[in-house]
Amino acid sequence: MTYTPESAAQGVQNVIRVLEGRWKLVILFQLFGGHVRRFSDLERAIPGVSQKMLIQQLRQLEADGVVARIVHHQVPPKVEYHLTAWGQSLCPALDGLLSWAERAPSELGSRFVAAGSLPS
Amino acid sequence: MTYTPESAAQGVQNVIRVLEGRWKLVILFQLFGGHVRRFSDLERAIPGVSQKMLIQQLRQLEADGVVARIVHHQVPPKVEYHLTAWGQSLCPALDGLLSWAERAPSELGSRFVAAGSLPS
DNA sequence: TCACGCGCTTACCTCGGGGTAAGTCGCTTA
DNA sequence: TAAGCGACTTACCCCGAGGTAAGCGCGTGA
Repeated sequence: MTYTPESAAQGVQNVIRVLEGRWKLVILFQLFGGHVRRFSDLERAIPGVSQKMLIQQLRQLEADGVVARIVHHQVPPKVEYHLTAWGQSLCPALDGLLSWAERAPSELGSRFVAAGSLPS
Repeated sequence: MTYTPESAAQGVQNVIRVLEGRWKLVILFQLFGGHVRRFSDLERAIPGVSQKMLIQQLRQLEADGVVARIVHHQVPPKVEYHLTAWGQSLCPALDGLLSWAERAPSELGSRFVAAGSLPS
């Protein structure tokens, strides 16, 4: 596939539109590796997120074909979320962005150093 | 370098913060390939952008170390913009995003098909 | 003397993403 | 009979990204 400057910019914009949103990346990285999580699991795993925001971002990711939703008809309700195959395949692309950030010239300061909490 | 889910999300967010902005990707793709463009060149090449926006996005990209600015002290003024080496190296990473988008399942419709103008 | 080109800068407004707080629904358990 | 769990939904507010329109400073050509 070949791109003009305009169509390439468009294409990347489309991808960014999927990823931009205060909580989407955090959700994605919770789900990478084939994890399946309930709504309440995510709520607990992502400190600071509200139910409204969590649902909204999940719905958008679902509409974009990145995450999938499984409803178990029970009471109390149980809903599980996981990545689609295509969603999983985002991982290497994001890795590309991360390694670009790692190559940032040092005079930019700590702007690109991901706040390091020690590996769990 | 190793990441936790949180720090990886953070790292990608940092990159996205650099790229998100109505006109930044369009500017980047005008500059990819080592092109050097004057302010007024960019203004003409990017239909719809206002001077305020163009300057703002350029300044942010400059602050983030992605583009560089050369001022020629003349009258009328002449200022040129081009990518830094690090900025150029963004290209393959963005390609990764584009090819991910190309692999989008067809049931998502045209959401990920970059609006195709024919190659110039 | 006056307008013009170039690269900005400033003031002002609009719209929507994201935040908080509270409500809902259906079943179950004390 | 009342409280609670889990997954949402709704109403309301706020702030900042981005848009429009106009002004500025300097030297040159008409």
